Formats: sequence, C-alpha cells, structure tokens
Amino acid sequence: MIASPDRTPLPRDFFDRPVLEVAPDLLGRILVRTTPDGPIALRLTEVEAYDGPNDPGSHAYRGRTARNDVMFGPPGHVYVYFTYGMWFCMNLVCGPEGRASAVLLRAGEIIEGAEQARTRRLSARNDKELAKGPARLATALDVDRVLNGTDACASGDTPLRILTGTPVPADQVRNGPRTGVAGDGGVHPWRYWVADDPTVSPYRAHVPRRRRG
DNA sequence: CATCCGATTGACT
DNA sequence: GTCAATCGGATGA
Repeated sequence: MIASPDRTPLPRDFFDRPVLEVAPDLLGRILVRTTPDGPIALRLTEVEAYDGPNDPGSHAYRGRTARNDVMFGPPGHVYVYFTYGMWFCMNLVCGPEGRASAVLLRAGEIIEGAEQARTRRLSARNDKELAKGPARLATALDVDRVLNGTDACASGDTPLRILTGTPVPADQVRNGPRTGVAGDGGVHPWRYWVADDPTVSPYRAHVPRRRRG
C-alpha cells in the first residue's frame, strides 16, 4: 500500500536551521494555497538555497532593503519578489533570524486543485508544466506580492501553509548549480531536485542581457 | 535623475 | 537555438 502524505504542518523549528540543511529537506513537502475558489496543493520537487551574508547570488547580499526585508525576519515566512517586470517568485525564509537566508521554490507537482491552476497557467501544455519553474509555480498557486511576509507555519485560517508531506529519501535527492544565477553566485551547487521527476525545470546557465538599441 | 539588468517565460526562427 | 516583454530595485552621476 502507498502511504498517504502527512498533512500536519511543518513546525517553525524546521526552518530555524541553516538553509543548506533545510533546502533538500523541503523536497516532497506539501505547500497548500487556500483561495476563495478552493485549495491548491503542490508537492515540492525543486528548490534553491540562498544564503544572505555569504552569497553573491542572494538578494540579501548587499544588506537589508525594503524589498528583502522579510528575508531578515523570522524563519518560516514567505518572501515574494517581482522580477523581469512580469513575474513573481516565492521563497521560504530560514534561520537563524537575521541571517537573511531563504529557499526559492522552483518547481513542484500539483496534487490538488489542478483545475484551478490550469485557469492561471493557460500556456501550460500539460499538467507537469503547471509549476515547472519558479514564476510558473507562483502563478499556478496565485501567489503575488500580497502574500509577501505571510507566515507559512501559522495555525488557523491562512492563505498559505507548508505541510510535512513525504520527505524524499536522501538517495533520491540531486544537486547542482543554481539556475540563472550570475557571476560568483553561480558557483554554488545549491539547487536541489528530486531525481528523474518530470516536473523539475530544465537547467539554464545565466545569460547576460544584451543592451537594447 | 539615468542607466543597467534581473533567482523568467513564452513566442518564434 | 534566439530574443522581446516589462517594471522596479540597485547603483552611480
């Protein structure tokens, strides 16, 4: 028989650990987004770690600003940022508080509420593409800047929650360089994914943008 | 101010 | 494979 995923919330202590410990441990966990149109649940299959003070790839590398303020706050909260003038991406803040480390949620498998996710992801050619990529994941779950700072470990009626799920065994976890990260930030192999999972996004090296003429 | 460019995606050759 | 879209954060004059 197949064990059903554990639907109890992850405790805040889970996130109050170094980000390189938390990131691989998030694979297989379940993110639940509650909307007026019903719940959407996603099983995490790909994440990236960003370690504020040591990490040139992190938004927090150059210190605290209005944008990255949530990263400097308590673990277990959601950091949402806007990028390329079009997209949102979401992170979960890790400990210790003030270190400004976070895990970017890059991809997952929609396990509940796919009908709703499809209405926001009209370009997806199949359900495996619904959340294949960080901005796609945020779009599928209807996450935008309104949810920045949300506590994903809170009890009660919350818009976003992270559940225990079924952690992925260590021998199924792969890691490699982070996707699209420029310069010295690209050296760290801090992208983690589930081996052979069809919802994991393709790796892309950083490409500097050409200047507009 | 002005400029650069991004933790991306989708459309197109 | 190439490249435009589109906006705002970060930086520097």
